[in-house]
Amino acid sequence: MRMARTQGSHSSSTGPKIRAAAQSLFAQHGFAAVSMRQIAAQVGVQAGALYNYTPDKQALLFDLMRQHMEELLSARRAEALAIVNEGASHALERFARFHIRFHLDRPDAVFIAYMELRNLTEPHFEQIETLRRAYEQELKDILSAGVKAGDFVITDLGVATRAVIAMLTGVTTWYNDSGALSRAEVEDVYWHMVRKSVAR
Amino acid sequence: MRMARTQGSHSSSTGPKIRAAAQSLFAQHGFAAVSMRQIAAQVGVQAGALYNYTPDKQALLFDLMRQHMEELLSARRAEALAIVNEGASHALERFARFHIRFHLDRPDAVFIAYMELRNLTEPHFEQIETLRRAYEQELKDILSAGVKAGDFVITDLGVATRAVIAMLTGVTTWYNDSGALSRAEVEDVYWHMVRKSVAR
DNA sequence: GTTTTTTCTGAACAATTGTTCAGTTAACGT
DNA sequence: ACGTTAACTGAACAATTGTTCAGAAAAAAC
Repeated sequence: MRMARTQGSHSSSTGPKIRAAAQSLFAQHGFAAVSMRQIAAQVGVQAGALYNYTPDKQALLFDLMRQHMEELLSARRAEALAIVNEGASHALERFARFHIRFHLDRPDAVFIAYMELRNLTEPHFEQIETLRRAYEQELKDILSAGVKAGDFVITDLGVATRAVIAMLTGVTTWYNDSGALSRAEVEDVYWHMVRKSVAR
Repeated sequence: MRMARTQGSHSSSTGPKIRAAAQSLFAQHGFAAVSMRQIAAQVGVQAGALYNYTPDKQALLFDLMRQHMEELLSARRAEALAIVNEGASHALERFARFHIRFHLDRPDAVFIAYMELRNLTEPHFEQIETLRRAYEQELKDILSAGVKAGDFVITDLGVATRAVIAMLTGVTTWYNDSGALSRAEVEDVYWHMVRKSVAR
């Protein structure tokens, strides 16, 4: 007895399931170490069925990274636009807290975004890099305004921007929900350090 | 005509060549994406010959990471032991400058150490983690002493330790020798930010 | 109830993977 | 000069890889 379409299978649910499975597996084992058959198995489908939803494995990775970066950028801009004409210090605090919150909510997506850049073929890599630079620019603008207003003292604006982001993103490598500190406490600790690092 | 041992081939040079090729390729493409045949090709040898120098691919990765971490730890301790009874602020400056210098000198090894942890099988992973924690402890001790002496103000010692290391290590993701800043300048910029981040 | 369309299976494909090993050759010891 | 040993080749292995596709079955349309 041959089976082709199993009971209760729907395109509308399989698509997201594939992305979720790929995200989880890529984050755990890395893009190159995960096979299409592993992804299919986690979805409950044969490997061939995946190709109804993605042209190839590479596109699966690219879509995950692009979606993550666009979500990051638009979430940030939504928050930045809601507040206008606040001081540089408050703007920096908002950015720091936003960055930590956003990243702690998406450990898998963050992991992939930082670890699998080299597995992107052109022109995919360049597209992701553009989005990353745009996000970086958001922080750079805040720091620049703070320096101009005399609130911050910064030796090199580019280095400071990357240093702050690296420091904040580092939280994802150790934070655990069952640990000693709550997310709010972690936000506070990082914000205090960021504030001082660019202080006069 | 069959060839077995090609002219000028020596065990004493092939071993290091294999490690160098593996390090370079793992850093470029990732452990899982590199085949034993690619490594062999870069050495100028057939794939089977690699197994005179490593029991398997996993051991190749582990040896690279262990060597890197032990080098990091012993280099740090050599410098720390040379200086005794200096103030916490000077000790922190030494640590920051050492960390940047050491990491900028070994971009490939650093990349592998941070990206390929998940490809280590037990008990290899635990061994590398132990070394990483020991290095982290070096910084933690400095920060702790500075707090006790009243030089530093730190909300959470563990978080601050990881935050500083994350910030410093971030330099490897963007620094380029042909860029605008010299290594000495980069050291200065990072040191100023680290100093302020834990200041009163 | 019949046709059409969507969604999936299952098998197949050439290529590549890590690893082993018998045999071959160069270098070394004597 | 000769035998020994260390270093490497080249072929082979079973398993797995990404991807394709004809056919089957469920769902949707009529």
